[in-house]
Formats: sequence, structure tokens, C-alpha cells
Amino acid sequence: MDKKRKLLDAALKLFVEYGFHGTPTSMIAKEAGVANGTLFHYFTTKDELIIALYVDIKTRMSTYIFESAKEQKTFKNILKEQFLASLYWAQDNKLEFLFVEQFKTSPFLSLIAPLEIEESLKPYFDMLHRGMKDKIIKSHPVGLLFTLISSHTYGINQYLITSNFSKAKQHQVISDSFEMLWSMIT
Amino acid sequence: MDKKRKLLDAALKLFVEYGFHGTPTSMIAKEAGVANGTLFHYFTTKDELIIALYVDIKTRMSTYIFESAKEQKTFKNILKEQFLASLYWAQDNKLEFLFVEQFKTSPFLSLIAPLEIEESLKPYFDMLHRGMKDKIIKSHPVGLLFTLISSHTYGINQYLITSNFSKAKQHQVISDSFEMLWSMIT
DNA sequence: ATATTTGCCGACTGTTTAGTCAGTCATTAG
DNA sequence: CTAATGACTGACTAAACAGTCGGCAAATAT
Repeated sequence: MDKKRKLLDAALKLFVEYGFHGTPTSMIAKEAGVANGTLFHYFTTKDELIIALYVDIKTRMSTYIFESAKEQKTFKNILKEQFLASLYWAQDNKLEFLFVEQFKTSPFLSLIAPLEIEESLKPYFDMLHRGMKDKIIKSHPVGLLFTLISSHTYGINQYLITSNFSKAKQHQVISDSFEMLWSMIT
Repeated sequence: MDKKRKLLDAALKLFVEYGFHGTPTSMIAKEAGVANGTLFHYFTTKDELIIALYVDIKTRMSTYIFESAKEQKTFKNILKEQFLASLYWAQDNKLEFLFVEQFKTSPFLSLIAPLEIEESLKPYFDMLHRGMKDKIIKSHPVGLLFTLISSHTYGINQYLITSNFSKAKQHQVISDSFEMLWSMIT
């Protein structure tokens, strides 16, 4: 139906399999079932398509995480819910997770304005600040704390993706790993 | 002098800046100060150069880490020394660190035999097994523990690289973060 | 002295690629 | 009914690319 959506979906799938430069625009158009020129009708360059895809995924993920955690009240519950939501989202959207990881370590990251990145991190930083002011978590630079939580989450995701557990076992791992994370920062 | 070495160094620098496919072989040869054909004299394909570079870096890093930790006796000290060595090595070899991260999230990773990967991980797994049998660290799947330690290390590296601290402050962060890691797994 | 090997060169080529563009067709507006 | 619009097409092109190859100069072997 929506050809722009089809192009983004096709690009996602192919980028994860072959890498950004390993995927010709012609292949993306073919996979999406549209003409070659249509891709350039929606995205003026290949780079713009890559950026658009990244922004699209990031937006969908953030929305999901904040929606999931919004009814939580205590600091621990908010953090836990966000942590769980990140992991469940990534498990249900493996391609998106793998794409974002590839993007973040690629030179394309520099095409995203630092201000935009900072803006998207702000809610998380604010939350950590509150937890620290209320003496719930140890006093550390928030940048450090955030990095540690992110990479912890990333690690669990990587582990779950390569392990292919049952839903129950998956939940067990996620739950355990949150407690490990919690004991690390409190 | 050694043109093969010069090619590997040039490739490393350019890959980190422009990505694998964003770097033409001609640019690598030029940066290395050798002729175009010389690159293909040493590496039959571009892919082979990428793999060779990855293996070269991994070897150098592992050697350094194990050399650093070999005189330690207790489990905690071995782990700590390996953790510190990983971080110091990455800080002194930022390009190498960034390259490996890019490689690991790229489709090139699949060109490395799973057996080879398993082999290189074995020493770490064995060590964690010992720590668990001696009841020093919590009982968890070793794969999970290893992933968590790796991503913790990766996170700190990322933090240090973007922060640009003084040597003293750097040491402080590294030391603190080891204690956080330790409190997480014990 | 001659032959052989080795490390290296750089012009060259067939293929692939991102991006263009002239034009089609269905829908909407006058 | 006619005109205008805009999404969409796919053949096309100029540039860039990985990899080839015939040959050179210096070292080594005979």
C-alpha cells in the first residue's frame, strides 16, 4: 500500500543482511516491489533513506518504552519497566535492534546532529538525576550511569538473540538481569 | 618499510572514518603510500584484507590482556587486571577499538568461523567457571556473565572515549566501574 | 655472466552503482 | 469535458569500483 513504508521495511531487512553499502538501491526498490525511481522520489539520496530509517525506528522504540512505563510510580518500578520494555521491544523487533546497533557503530552516526541526540537522551538523564537526588541510586556522573544501563541492556539483548530461549526462560533471564543491574547501581 | 603493515594501518584508519564500503581500495593504497596492485599482492580480495585486519587486532589485544593479568593469583585480581587491561588497551588503541565494534555489528562477522570465535572465548569462559565453582561469583550461565562483563567494558570504553578525561580521572572511572561490575556479579 | 625469483608497480577493464529524466497514468479541479 | 497535478516508472548515464595483468628492477641462485 504505502510505498514509502514498503521501502523502509525493505531497506531495514536488506541493510541488516548485507550492510549499508552492501545493499544497492536497486535491490531495495526490487524488494519493496516498486520502481527504481520511486525510491528517489521519496528519499533524495541513499544516505537520506538511511537516516530516515534510523529516526523512524528510534521514534517507534522511544514511544513504546515511555508508553509502557508511564503508569509506574516509584523510581525502581519506572526504571524496571523501561528496562523490560526495551528488551521486549528488541526481542519483538530484532531487525530494528540489529539495524540500530549497526548504525551506531557506523560513520553515518555523525550525520545525526549532537543536539538531536542530547534531546532524545534528556528524559533518561532527568530520571537518573531524580533517583540520585533521592539517594535511591549511588552518586555517579549521569552520563556514566546511563552508559552502563544502556550497555547492560544491549548485552542482554545480544545474549537473548543468540540463545533463542522459550518465552518463560527469556522472562527469567530478563528479570534476573534487572536485579543484577539494580544491585550494581544502588 | 613493511608494506603489508602500512596497508593494514591505512585500512584501519580509513575504515573507522568512512566505513568498509565507504573506503575504496585505491584510497587505502594511496594512504599507505603503495601502488594499487600491491594491495592485491598481499590480500587477494578486499574482504580478505578486512578479515586479516580484524584477526590482527584481536590477536594483539588478547596477547596484551593475558600478558597483563598473568602474574595475578586470586580470581578477583585476575578479573580486575583483565578488565583494566582491556580498558587501557582500548584507550591507547582507539581506532582498533572502534574498528572492532564496527566489524562486530557488520555482516562481515559471519565470515569468521563460529569455531574460531568459540576458541578465542574459551579462556574467559573457563575462568568464569572456576569463579563460580569456588562460589566467588553468583551462579549464572557463563554465556550471560561473559556478555554482561563484555558489554560493561564496552560501555565504559564508549564513555571514556566521548568524555576525554585526564589520566587520573580516567583511572578513577575505571576503578569505580570495576567495583560496580564486581558488586553486580558477586 | 646468466637465469630465476620476488616484490612491486600502475594503467587498464568489465561491472556495478547512485542518481536522472522524460514521460505515463490515475485522480482531482475547474 | 478538459486541464492540471503529482505519484510513479524504468531505461539510461557518468562515475566509481574491485580486481587484472604485463612488465620492471633488484636481489638471489646457478
